[in-house]
Amino acid sequence: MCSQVEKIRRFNRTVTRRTGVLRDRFLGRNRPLGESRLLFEIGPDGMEVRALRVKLGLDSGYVSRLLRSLERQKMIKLESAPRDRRLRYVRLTRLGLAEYVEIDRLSDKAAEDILAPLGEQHRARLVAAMAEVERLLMASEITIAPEPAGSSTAQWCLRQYFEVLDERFGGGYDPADASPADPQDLTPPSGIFLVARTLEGPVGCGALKSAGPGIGEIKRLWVAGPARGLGIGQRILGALENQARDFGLNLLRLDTNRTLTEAQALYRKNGYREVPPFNDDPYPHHWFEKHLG
Amino acid sequence: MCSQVEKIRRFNRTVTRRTGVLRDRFLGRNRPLGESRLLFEIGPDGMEVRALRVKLGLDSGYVSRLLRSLERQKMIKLESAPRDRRLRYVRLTRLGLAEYVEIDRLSDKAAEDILAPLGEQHRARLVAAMAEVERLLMASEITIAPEPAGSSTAQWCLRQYFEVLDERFGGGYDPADASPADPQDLTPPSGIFLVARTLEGPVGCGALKSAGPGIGEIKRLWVAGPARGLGIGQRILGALENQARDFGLNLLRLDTNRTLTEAQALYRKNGYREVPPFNDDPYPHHWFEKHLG
DNA sequence: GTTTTTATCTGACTAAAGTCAGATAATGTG
DNA sequence: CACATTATCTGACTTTAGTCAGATAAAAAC
Repeated sequence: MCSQVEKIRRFNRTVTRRTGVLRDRFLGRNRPLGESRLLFEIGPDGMEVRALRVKLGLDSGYVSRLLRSLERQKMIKLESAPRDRRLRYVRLTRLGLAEYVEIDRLSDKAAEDILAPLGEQHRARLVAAMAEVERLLMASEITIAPEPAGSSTAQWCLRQYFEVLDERFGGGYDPADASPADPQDLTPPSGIFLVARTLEGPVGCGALKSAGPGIGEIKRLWVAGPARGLGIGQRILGALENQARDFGLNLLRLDTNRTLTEAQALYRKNGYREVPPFNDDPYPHHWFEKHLG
Repeated sequence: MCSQVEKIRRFNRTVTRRTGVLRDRFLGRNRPLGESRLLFEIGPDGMEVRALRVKLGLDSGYVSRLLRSLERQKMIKLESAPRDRRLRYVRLTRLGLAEYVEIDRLSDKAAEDILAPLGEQHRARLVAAMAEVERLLMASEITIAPEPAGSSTAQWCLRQYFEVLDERFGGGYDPADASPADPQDLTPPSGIFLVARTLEGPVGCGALKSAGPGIGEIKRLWVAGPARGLGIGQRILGALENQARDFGLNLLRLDTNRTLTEAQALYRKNGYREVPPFNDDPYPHHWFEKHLG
């Protein structure tokens, strides 16, 4: 562990030096860094000023001043949003768009300069390792938190989940045929709905529902495709088990379809044992349970 | 290539966000970032002010002012160096050392916080990928440039090279027994000595020496242990071949010992063909040559 | 022994980055 | 309709980070 920490710190030193260069793409454009960042963030499609402020985490007065300056340089146009005339919508002018394109080009060039001295094989290795670091850093940023099961976020996760099932199961999947898990079943104190999210948005979910005295059922365990293989399912399952303990449950059950092999492996790895069917739903082929310690 | 660039830019975005957190270890210490950086760079052993200035690349007046401020906070002591009373030596006080230790602890903690949410396997993968990225970024920073063959840097490289040979060859290696390559042989226009270096220092070398009209000989090809496997030998060899072309040579020769299998692979990969012995040195077992196009 | 160079220090200055307290106008709430 | 809230804007202010032109003292070069 100590040596791992040491390696992360070494990585950090090297990478900040190198990617500092990438950041400097914003410099040397005859304009303070803050203004360039703003310009680049506005992008070709324009943006509400408020969204810009939130995204960059800046003071409203400060943003206003920066926009004023970019406006004087004829890089942007500000217009009131029609639906709410307090809101301002900012858009790049032709000149501003040209500047955006140029910054984008310099960014590409900075990235190419990193690859240029390397041979083809080493390039591929570097890019692959970078992708791996990025995925795992993303994984380490994920937080798992309760979410009202009726919220739009929860509903979005469930739609994703159902889509996966519909695609995986031989004959498709219709939630109406399966045993229900209504929002009220997934609400404390009898149940809960958890969402795993990065700063970008939700990447997984899982639910716990009561199934009789002292018994809980795990449902709706889903991890977004690009986020698989990062131990997120494992973490959601662990969080659900902790919740179950807090609810005073001592037995957890779940069922699953034979096509969901990763899920089965996950359950077995976490101490779930296969048991005879405890329901007669049309979709599951395997039923598991685990006694909580 | 386009997709590789895109991946580097994605990596950059994620990593700067995440390692920005690491950088912020210096913040929240009730002290501007510049002062904290200086304090941390001074370190437990103290440092000459000049070295500090060079290392951080700061203006001398600015450094002086920062030091004055840290002195007022009783974090550092300044003393004149005995050997040259113009030089100032800066040292942490007990209080400064405590602050250093605290910053160090926070750095460790920031790194641990990245690892904490991950399982053991994913931790290992992240650290390994980080090490790979770091090594390859280092490789991409390497520059290859001519160096006077008599310089202390060149001599240092040669000592490293001889040590490797002494270790690898069954019966040891004594440069006195081998065919010589004196500094004047490795000096333009008849020869050249190239050094590959990172910002940290030299990590490889290679030499070209005249061996008759139109013929050159590659000698002293060395890559430092930790820098192997990054294509550096390949790049040095390529640079030597370009030099040879510039010198108007049309045939390159080299010899090598049977224990240096990576080197042999490198030569074959680059179009060198094994030929009968062209010398009777005691150490080589294989002789190669290549016609320059 | 004079001149030049080097290392540091000081004072004066600037630009960038950001904070804070209102002002203003539009919108939402009871 | 009164009142609170929201989004933006403006002016006044501060801190941080850094540059530049000498001043000074020690050391090196001639």
